[in-house]
Amino acid sequence: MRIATWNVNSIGARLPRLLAWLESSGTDVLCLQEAKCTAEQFPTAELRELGYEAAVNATGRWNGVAVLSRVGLDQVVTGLPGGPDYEGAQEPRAISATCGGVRVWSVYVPNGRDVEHDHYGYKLRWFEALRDAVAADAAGDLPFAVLGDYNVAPTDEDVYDPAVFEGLTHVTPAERAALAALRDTGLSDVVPRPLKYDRPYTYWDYRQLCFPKNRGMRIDLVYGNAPFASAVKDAYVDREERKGKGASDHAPVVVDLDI
DNA sequence: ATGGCCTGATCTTCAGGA
Repeated sequence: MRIATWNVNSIGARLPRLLAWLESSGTDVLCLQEAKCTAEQFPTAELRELGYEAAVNATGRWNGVAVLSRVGLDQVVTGLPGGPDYEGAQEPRAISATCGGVRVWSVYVPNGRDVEHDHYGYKLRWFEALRDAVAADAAGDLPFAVLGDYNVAPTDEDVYDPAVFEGLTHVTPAERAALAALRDTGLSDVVPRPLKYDRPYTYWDYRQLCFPKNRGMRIDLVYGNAPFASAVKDAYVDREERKGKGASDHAPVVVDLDI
């Protein structure tokens, strides 16, 4: 089974590339983030023509997540149970489903914006709720993984220059502790291969030639439990999808499972 | 081959992204 996670930065803007990539990559299950559309606007019909079912949690211009699958889509849970509100409402940042015997979550963790901003505390609370929500499945005997845009670089090796990120979100001890707490439920980081250069970055800013200069970050992660991790045959960042006109600023992370 | 931001709405300017 080929399973992937990809922050598409608007499914409307990305649809031609998304459809082409699903076909060319042979992906069976895609955890997608930043749909940036309403549920009604989600391209369910186009995806169905390619053979994919879709479970969608999307409410409009911001956020929005989905699980696409051509190997079954069952036991869908929309949203993060016990998740915190932001400005009085739950945001569409999580959805989970069972696809071909593997249970997956697609998550878009809050950005945090600035360590002084309310969004940063919201981000840490969101991680606590995620840990509590996945703990039982993480410790279970069935293959299980949380895939998505975590908006945290796990180590200094996961950013192109740690000095640039001093004092900024995505690298703080509290955010990295939140990742560690999540792993403590029984999950491990499935680190992908880079297809070029030495680090498996998954995000490069659109600005300042960051991609050609490989000024990237590894913030799109696959955290799998033991049955999932032991089934991993290969994992890589498909940086080809970051190239050219109409690319997302994130590349897909692809995992091949012996399932 | 990889190119000095992109996206959608509040729409000609802005918030948010990270």
